[in-house]
Amino acid sequence: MAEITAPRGVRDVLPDESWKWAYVLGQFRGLAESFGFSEVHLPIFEHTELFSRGIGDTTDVVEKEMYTFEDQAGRSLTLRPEATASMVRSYLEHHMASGPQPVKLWCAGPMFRYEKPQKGRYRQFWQLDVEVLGSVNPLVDVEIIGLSLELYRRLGMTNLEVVVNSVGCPVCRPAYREALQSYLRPHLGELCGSCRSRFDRNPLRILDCKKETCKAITEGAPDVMDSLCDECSGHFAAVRRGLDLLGARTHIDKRLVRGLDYYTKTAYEVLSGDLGAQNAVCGGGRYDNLAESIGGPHVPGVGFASGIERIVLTMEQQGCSFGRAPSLDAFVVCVDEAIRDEAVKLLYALRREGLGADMDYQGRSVKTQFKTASQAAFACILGGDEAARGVVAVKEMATGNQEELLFDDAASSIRSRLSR
RNA sequence: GUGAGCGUAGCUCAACUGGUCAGAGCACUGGAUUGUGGUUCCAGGGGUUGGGGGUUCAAGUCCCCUCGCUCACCCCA
Repeated sequence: MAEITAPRGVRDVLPDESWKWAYVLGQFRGLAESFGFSEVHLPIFEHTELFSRGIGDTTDVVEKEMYTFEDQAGRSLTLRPEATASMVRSYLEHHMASGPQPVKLWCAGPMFRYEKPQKGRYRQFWQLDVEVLGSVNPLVDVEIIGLSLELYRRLGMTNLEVVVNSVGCPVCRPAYREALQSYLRPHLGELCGSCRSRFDRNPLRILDCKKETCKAITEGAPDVMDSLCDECSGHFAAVRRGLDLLGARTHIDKRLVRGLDYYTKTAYEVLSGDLGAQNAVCGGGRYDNLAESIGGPHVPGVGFASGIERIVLTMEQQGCSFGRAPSLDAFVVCVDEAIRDEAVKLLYALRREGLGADMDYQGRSVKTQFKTASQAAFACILGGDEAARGVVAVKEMATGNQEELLFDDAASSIRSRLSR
């Protein structure tokens, strides 16, 4: 029988990596809380229509990337491909609009998209997610972008590019869409296949095409900025002013058109120069019509999502620090199986002091036990000799200094030496 | 979904044009040091060379199929 392995596109995050995740998550948590955001835990699956209506059924995500299944009662459910739609659903479902606005929430967890895996792209991936709901103030957009940039600054990430754009709103986008279509219509035959199919359904995405021929054609396309309505252009100007206030180095990319339909006005991405082809470390923007498209009242919102895998990849590439690697305070070396009971007592005495402590359970040689103890600050050596005299030999591994302590005092004495 | 590259011990990799080719280093365990680590030395366990079929006297090495991994396109975190 073939060995059972993890399904395609998913992976185990093992101890040599998981502590780095914990560090990133911890930094994010602290930062989000300090910006006034509160954590929510959201379900990992939702009714399929939340995503098909919220994200837009002509998007790649909805068309071909969703993990959709039927539950035993025949309901169509989908593993969430992103968190924003769930956030808005939760906001509506729990009537958060009736409290003070805006509502600032964060969450972190796995997302699922059925894509072909490659560097920095998995079928299950973790996102750090932040959303501000219930405010149209452009300073809120700035807060979102500012939070992401501050996170990357704290994590020590460099070589990042921040691109910002405005994708308009229902007032001005139809006109732009039409202007774009009439500009592109004569060139329709020259566009690539996928752009031709986008022409009717989602012409803005053609601006985003990476193919040289398509890029050349869209070079002379009408500028989004020229067609923004007064409100959108005013909003965009205010966002840029706010970003200047923060001293954020960003630049406008008129071709930035994000793949999810719900974006209005502000769209932005943070790109890492140290990833592979999947170089977006963060993406987000404003989605003032999402709530309505899933059947709710008008609720403006802005947010971002950032991928942990890509953050960690970038940080590793750049040699960033992940804080202190986890290590033990003490390792109990049991020299003689006959006094195993004493060793266990010592182990738990150390643990009751709040110290990180462990011991060997395999009856391994003393030499090998010391090898493991090298990773701890102290080795607590217990043999028949020590046990008989009610003492324990404590060796500081970094210096090699060793002394005897009374068995009953050892734990607290080690704790005070570690100044905890 | 499309394309390219790759699949030999837990890990990183050897094995000339098919002919003792199933190996090394690291890791793990034991020993040298009958109770002391990060340096040495010795020894040991662990692989039906991803799987299946074919060509051949003979295949890890050639052909076909299949599975898997990786990178890229698409799109995005």
